[in-house]
Amino acid sequence: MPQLNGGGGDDLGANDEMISFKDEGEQEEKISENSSAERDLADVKSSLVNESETNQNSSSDSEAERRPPPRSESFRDKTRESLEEAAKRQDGGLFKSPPYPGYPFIMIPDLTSPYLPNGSLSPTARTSNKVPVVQHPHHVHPLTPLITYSNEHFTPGNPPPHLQADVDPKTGIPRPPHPPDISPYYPLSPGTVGQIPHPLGWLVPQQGQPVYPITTGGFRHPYPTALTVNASMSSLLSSRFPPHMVPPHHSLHTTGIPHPAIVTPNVKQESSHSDIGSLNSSKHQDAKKEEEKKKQPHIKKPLNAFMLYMKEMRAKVVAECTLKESAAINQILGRRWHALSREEQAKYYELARKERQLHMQLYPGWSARDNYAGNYQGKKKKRKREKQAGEGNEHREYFPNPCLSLPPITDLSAPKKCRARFGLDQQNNWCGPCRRKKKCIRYIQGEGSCASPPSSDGSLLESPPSSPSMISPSPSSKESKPQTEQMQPLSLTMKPPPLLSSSQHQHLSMAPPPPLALLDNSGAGKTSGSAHNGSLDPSDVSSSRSTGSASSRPISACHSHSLLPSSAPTQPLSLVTKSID
DNA sequence: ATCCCTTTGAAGGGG
DNA sequence: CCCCTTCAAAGGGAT
Repeated sequence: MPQLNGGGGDDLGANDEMISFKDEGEQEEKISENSSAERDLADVKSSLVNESETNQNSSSDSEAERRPPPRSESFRDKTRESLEEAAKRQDGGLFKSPPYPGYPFIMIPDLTSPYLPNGSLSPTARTSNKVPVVQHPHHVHPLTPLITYSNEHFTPGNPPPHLQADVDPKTGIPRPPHPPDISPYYPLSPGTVGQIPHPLGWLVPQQGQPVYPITTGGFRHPYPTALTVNASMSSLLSSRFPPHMVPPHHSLHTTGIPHPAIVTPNVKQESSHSDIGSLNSSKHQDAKKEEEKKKQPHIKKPLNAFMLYMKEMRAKVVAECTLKESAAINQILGRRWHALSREEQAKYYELARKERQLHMQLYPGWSARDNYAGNYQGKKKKRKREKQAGEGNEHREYFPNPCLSLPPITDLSAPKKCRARFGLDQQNNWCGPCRRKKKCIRYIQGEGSCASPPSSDGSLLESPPSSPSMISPSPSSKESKPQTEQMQPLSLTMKPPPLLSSSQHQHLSMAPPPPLALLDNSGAGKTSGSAHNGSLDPSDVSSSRSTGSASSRPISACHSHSLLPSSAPTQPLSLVTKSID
C-alpha cells in the first residue's frame, strides 16, 4: 500500500469512494466516523477490496497501478485503510472466507507491470507468470480468474460451492443474474453474437467467460480490487483493445472479440455493402470506408452504478410489474435504487468504479466527449431534451404503466421540485439549492406546490430507504437497512396490478417502513444525513438530482400509499409520489 | 427510422 | 468551483 497514510485517514478512508454516494461530497466525514453505518460501508468496501490489492501495493511501485484515476487511487488508499480495519475486525484479516459468497478465489496477479499500459505482455504469459492464486476449477480462461467479480456466471462448469446457491435450481446451471433478461453491459455489435449476454459480459476475456459477472441478488461478490482488475484489465487490454485505441503493444492480442463497450457504429455492414456497391460509388464508398476506419468504433461510456443496477434489476421489475416500458421501469428502478442499503449500493458503486477503471485502461484515449453527438458516426444526433420550460415537466407524466398507476401528477398543484416545476429554462425561478442540484428547499418546505404532500403519498414505500440518511439518526438504525434488499422486490411487485388498491395496502404494509430514515432528517440536513456515510446516502443523491425525482413518480404508486409519517417532511421526498387519492 | 421518455451517475465544458 | 449538458441502458410509444 502505497502508503496508507496511516491512520490518519481511517475515517476519511471510508469516504473516498463515498463521494459517489454523497451527493456533493460534502462533508460529513466527521460525523460519519461515529456512525456505525460508516463502518458498515467501510467494511463493505473493505470487503470489496481484495487483499490482493494489498499485495499489489507492494508492487505498487509500478505506476500502472496508480494510473487509475486519481479518484480511484485515493479511494484505494483509503479503502485500504478501512480495509485493514475491517479485516481486523471481521476476520481478523484477510478474507479467509470471501466476504461475499460469490467470491471464489483471490487473485493475486502480479501487478508488476504487465498490465501497465506500457507493459506489453501477453496476457497469457502474464498470468502464467503471475501469482497463482487460486484457479478456477473449471476451464476458465486464464484471465478470467483475474477478475474476481464473480465467476458464477460464467462458470459453465461447477461453480464453487458457495456459488452453488446461485445456480439455477431448475437448470442446475449457474445462472446469470437475471437470466435472460440481462444483457451484457456492453452489448456487442450484432456481429458478435457469440458473446455472452452477461451483464458485465464485456469483461469477459473470452466468450463464455465473463469477467464481471453479476449475481442476481446483486453483486454479492467482492470486487476484486484494483488488483484483480488490473490484471483483468491487462488481459482485456491485450485482447480487446481496439486497435486504434490500443497502444501499440496492446494491439498484440486481438481476440477479435469486441469489447462490449465498443460498438461499431452503424457500421454494420456498410463495409460489405460498399463492396457490393456499384463502381460508381466505389470512390465514394472508399472514402467512406476510410472515414469509417478513422472513425473508431464507438466506445460506450462505462456504466455507472445505477446503470449496472438497472441492468441487473430490470428484468425483475419487468417481471414483477409486467411493465415493459423502460421509462416506467426506470422510475421504479430509481426508487429501488434509493431503497437499496448502502451496502448494496456500495457494491454497485464499486463495480462501476472498476468498470471505469477498466475502461480507462482499455481506452486510454477515450473521452466521454467522444460520444457526444456527432462526434462519432454511429450516433445520430443528440437528443436534446430541452424541455420547454415549465411545460415539460408538468405535463410530463409519463406513466404508462399500470403498475405505476399512480395518477400522474399532472397538475400544477402537484408538488414538484423547482427543476420539475420550472424546467431548465426557468432556472431563475429555482431555489438556490435546486440550482446547485441540492435539495429543493421549496419542495421540501412545502412552499407552494412544492410542498410536500407528496411525501405523504405512500409512494414512499420504497422511499424510505431512500432517505435513510434522513432517517437514521442513530447509527444503529443503519443496520436496519439490510431489509431494504429484501424489501425491494416487494415494493415493486405489483403484479396484481392495476388495481391494486386493496392489495396495495398489503404491499405497503409489507413494505418496509421507512424505518431508517425518517427520523433524522434533514436537519442534519443533507449534511448530516449524507454525512454519515457519506457516500451512500441516497437521499442526497436524489436530492442532487432534483430533476425528476421530485416530480411525480408514478412508480411509487405501485405500492402505495404513504407510509411515511409526516415526520419526514423535511426530507426531500424526492421519491415520493403522489398518492393515489 | 429516430427520438423521446425515465432513472442515476460520471464526465466534460463553459462561465 | 459551480453549473449545465450529454451519455450510458432499455424498450414501448410518439413523431
